[in-house]
Amino acid sequence: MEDDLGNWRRTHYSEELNADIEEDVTIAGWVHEIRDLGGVMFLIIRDRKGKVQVTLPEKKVKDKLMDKISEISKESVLMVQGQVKEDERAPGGLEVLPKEIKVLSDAETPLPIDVAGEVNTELDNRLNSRFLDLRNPETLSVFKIRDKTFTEVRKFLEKEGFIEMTSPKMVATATEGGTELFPISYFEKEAFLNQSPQLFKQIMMASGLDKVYEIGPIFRAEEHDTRRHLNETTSIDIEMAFSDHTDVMGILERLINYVYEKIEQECSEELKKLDKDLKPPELPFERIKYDEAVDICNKKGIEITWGEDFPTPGEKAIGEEIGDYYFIVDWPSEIKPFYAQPKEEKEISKAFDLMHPEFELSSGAQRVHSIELLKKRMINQDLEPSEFKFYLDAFKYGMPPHSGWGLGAERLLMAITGKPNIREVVLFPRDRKRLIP
RNA sequence: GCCCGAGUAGUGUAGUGGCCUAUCAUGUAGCCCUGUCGAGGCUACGACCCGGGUUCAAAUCCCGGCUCGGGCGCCA
Repeated sequence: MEDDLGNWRRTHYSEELNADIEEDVTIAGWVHEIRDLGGVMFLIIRDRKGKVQVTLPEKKVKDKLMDKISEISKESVLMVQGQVKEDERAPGGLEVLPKEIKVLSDAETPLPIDVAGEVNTELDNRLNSRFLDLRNPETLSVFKIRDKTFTEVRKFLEKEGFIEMTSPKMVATATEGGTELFPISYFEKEAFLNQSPQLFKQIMMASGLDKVYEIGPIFRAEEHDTRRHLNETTSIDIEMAFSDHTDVMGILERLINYVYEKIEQECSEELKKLDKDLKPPELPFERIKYDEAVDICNKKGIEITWGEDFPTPGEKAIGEEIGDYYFIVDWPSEIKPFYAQPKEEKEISKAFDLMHPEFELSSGAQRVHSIELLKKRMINQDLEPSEFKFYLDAFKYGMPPHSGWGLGAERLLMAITGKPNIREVVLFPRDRKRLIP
């Protein structure tokens, strides 16, 4: 029989309890462990912030309460009202002696995954029961860090004078190319899920907002099947007027450094649970030219001809050589999108990639702001300028030079948490095979 | 999409032709125990992905399917 919440409310999280609290407290959470020693019973109650022991000495607790609790199953939801008591025999030196307990929800047994984390459950099973997986303090740590990361990214960009914007996720055709799109039905029209906010944040550069950023979902219909790709992911995008690529590279490296510092300082408990030793990367990040990167690959036996993008083994080879975050600059124009500004030597562009030793994190560039050059580059890349009218119009009536980048939020979180699989840092990942839950 | 590998109790595993009536841990259920903290002790429960084939004999070998993992490609 499950109890009614009634007028009970949580007065304290586990972490907030201390021996100086004289009045009765009400704690709320899940039964993490049950240890029945016969004459005394211990319940470990877990909430978002930690765990606390509830001690039930048989002689001091009402029979009715004892009977009720002796039938409890792990992971059931409880509220406990009682006295906080200091006792060095209790884990953490504190325990709660209950006067009343409400069983708000009985948990079925057995559980589909091991929540306590003593037996490692495979990711696939964990994702099928993500709500239970989150009850594992290690998994929870990943998502507390994720939350903190987004908070700090926003703080940093706000401090730098950026304005948060939101672009549409449902679009007609005409995106910047380079990837497959998911088609959707939009009343009588065909539409797509947007691959990035690129075109929209550039349009805002003609609005006078000067510095904008967006954190939001992007969709790619590629049939990739790797540990570092998803079909729905989160991008952190900025666009900045009156700037060139070197300006936004500076913002990017300082942002990464700042987020690392903040996580290191304010998520030390979470990092410890993940067994991750986080060191902010030193500023400035190394900048290597595309040509140098090609040389490194060739030296290491990965053959690349000029004008090709780096294959996965190439990225790893360069990462091994550098050992920390680095930029690749001076990319051939032909392998960068139409909106990347060419340098005076036209075959080189003002585009850059930010690399982690194991994967790409971000790419950006100074953008083309001349409408004539834009049209020319579109045609070169087999795109039809007339389909981009909504975008090109923004370049007609005063468009300042501008630059920006897009940063893969999940890639950043992989780097911070040290998780080898991108699915670990997304609550409900969407990949080639998974659409549920 | 290509290549490689794997599917054994709820979870994680051992077992690679007969010693399998299938190992161990965890879990679940029950009993004992007044200070546990990965509690302990005793007892019980629970599994060979599906379909076909080879063989006297298949968890084990072969074929097909399904599912999962890794690498690559594509892509960020």
